[in-house]
Amino acid sequence: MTLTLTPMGDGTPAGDLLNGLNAAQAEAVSTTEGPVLIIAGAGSGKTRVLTFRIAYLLRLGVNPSHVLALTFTNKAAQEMKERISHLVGGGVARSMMAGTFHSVFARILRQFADRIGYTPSFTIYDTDDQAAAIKAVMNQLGVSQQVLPVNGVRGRISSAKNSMISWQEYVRSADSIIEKQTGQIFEEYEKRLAQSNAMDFDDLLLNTIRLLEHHPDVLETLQDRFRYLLVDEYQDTNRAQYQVVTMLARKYRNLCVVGDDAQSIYRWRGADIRNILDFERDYPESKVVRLEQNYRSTKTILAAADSVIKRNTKQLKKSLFTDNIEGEKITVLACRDDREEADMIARTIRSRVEKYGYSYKDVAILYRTNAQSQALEDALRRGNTPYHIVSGVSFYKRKEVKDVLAYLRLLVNPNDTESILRVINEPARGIGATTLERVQEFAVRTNSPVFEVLSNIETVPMMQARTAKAVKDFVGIIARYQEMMPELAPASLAQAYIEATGLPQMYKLQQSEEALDRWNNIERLLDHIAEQQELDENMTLINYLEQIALLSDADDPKLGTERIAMMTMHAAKGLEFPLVVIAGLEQGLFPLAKAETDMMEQEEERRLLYVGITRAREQLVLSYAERRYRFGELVFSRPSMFLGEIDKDTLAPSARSMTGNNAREAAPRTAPSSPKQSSYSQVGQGESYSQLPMPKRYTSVSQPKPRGVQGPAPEGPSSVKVGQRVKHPMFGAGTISSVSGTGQSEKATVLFDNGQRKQLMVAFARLEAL
DNA sequence: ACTTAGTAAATTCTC
DNA sequence: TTTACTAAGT
Repeated sequence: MTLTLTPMGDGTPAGDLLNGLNAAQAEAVSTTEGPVLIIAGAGSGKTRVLTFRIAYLLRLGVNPSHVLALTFTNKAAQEMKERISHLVGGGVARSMMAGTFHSVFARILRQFADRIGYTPSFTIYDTDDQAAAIKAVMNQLGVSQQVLPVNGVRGRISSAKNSMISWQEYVRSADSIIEKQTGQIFEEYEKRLAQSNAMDFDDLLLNTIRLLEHHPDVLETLQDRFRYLLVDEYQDTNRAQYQVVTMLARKYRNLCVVGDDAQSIYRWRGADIRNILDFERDYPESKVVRLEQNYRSTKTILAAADSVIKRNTKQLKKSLFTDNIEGEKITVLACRDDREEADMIARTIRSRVEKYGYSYKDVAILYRTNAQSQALEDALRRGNTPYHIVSGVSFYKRKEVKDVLAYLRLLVNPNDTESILRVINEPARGIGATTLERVQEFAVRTNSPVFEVLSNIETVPMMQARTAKAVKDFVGIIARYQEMMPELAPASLAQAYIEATGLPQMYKLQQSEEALDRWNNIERLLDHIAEQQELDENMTLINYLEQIALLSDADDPKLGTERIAMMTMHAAKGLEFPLVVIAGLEQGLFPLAKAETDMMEQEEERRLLYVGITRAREQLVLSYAERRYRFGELVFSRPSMFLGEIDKDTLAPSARSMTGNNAREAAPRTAPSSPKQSSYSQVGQGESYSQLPMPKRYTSVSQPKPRGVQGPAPEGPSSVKVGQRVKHPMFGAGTISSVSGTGQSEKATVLFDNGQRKQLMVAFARLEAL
């Protein structure tokens, strides 16, 4: 792009960037100083505004290294940088910092690691590592996983961290037994991480806050460095992120946040919508810009989205409008079961591709839960229709890949305990559970890192000579390649080192199809390292591992190839497609069962649907099934209440393809939240969202929930009550002492007559009423 | 120490 | 249906 600066727009050298923007967009771009809140409705050109704003700053002469852009995914940051380099030239754009909160602050933490007691080569623990560490701590403390499920503990610790509660504070305010025990585990977990020179995801933010709070000089350095802050998807930031941003912006107050409260869909992982709602209070001098013109969708789609979201009570006021055409009506596919749904979706897509000249990359299928992808995949495969599931991390979740990554992590950070435990006996070296137990126990007692204990294995009591030798070999490999690290490039180092671990050979020798597959994956990973190194010759192993650790589903590079994209609605945030299909609009699935009674949850589900609908540019198809397989069992459900909320003028009277006897006319019994929409049976005459006789598992709003306790006759469901006598096929007779949760996740604590107490999932435990 | 067989539990979303 | 953990067997 040439820099011919025709003074237009506002007359500054950057003014021509404002041409072609509407008034609100231009204002958002050109208000460079002071705090700015941009409320960007779906499809209102937000990305354009953000990139133009940065380009504008740079054209005004702002040093690119003074700009920090925080995005929701790394891919978004990458794309933003590319677009900016088109506007201002690649050299300039390259030196600005852009990325997710986690990746940006990981980089900064490496720089200042020694200030907070870490080395720059610290390891980032993902959720699995986190769970492994917690499990180990629980073992060490003798807390049974039966009593306290690991994932629950992980969740509580993580949400504490998200709200910036330290283990000390957590312990202090703990009052239930569960919280007290969690507090204890929390403490040990933190110590274990510190000992391992490792941080979990939440720590990347927390430690940044600590760094800034305790080291004013660092704070000031960073404030001076990042004079212009931009935060995208501000509605989905959590409290810790808010804190970091607040601190960094304090000095220059050039903070621009972009968000849309209607698209806030991450409350469950700690996103705090107050961050955006209170922005004007936090920055009284701020300017608020509303982007309300939608350039993406047809009038029909926008109207449908609007009719849904307006049922929510809490939201900032704004009114989206569009000059786009009216467009096609929305199709609703009513299906008998999930298989039929998948087939109908596949057929519908194929016929529209034919009829309207779409190509497959113009199409996305969105769903609420990943489990739904299975049936859809089958149907697409049957029809030879190219598709792609957006879940970029799956490759990195494979056992062999994780093993290789763990080996590599050990190379840069031998103190990484979770990685040691993961691979020390992979391939089998004769170092078993008992040995590891002793080593860990010794490490805790002498307060030294596990790797150090292993390096001096002869000091550990009760060690057999043979095991000691095996341990020495293991330690030797790591030490040897660690020494070579300065001389070799990461790719060739990794190649030789992994070879030396014996892992690939193990799989190669097994010769089974599965083993060869695994061997292949290892080769692919090593190739990938080489590729990445090619792209950036300064890449270190640390960089590479960090990039992998912070990868998210939405970072998947395969989008945009000639295939249908399939993903959850969460993963679809920020994307758009000419034709969008949203599958599984059923009570209990979308909205999920637990959102049926909890209004906050319900509003979040509604926002999620809003996000889904507004991904569509031209055509939208919705579908639901009357029954579908879940856990290998057929369950019945009724159409989603949300279907009834969509303005019926936007829906097409579709030809119902349901066969046979289930074409009964029946209005759903879910109470519509607005009186003027008493039923949606008019959606196409003669068609119905028919209701099936006995919903077995999915709960509904209007009907008492039949639950899993089966009376002697399997068809006679009754609900569990405290005090009720029940019989379990394994544990015998007992009395229910407490009940928690609802629907699928309903749990009952049963005191069995033999003295055992068990917490059981009502839906799974085959309890019999006595 | 490692392998195998059997059983219990799980499915929402993620940096 | 699939996964993950435990217990028993070699």
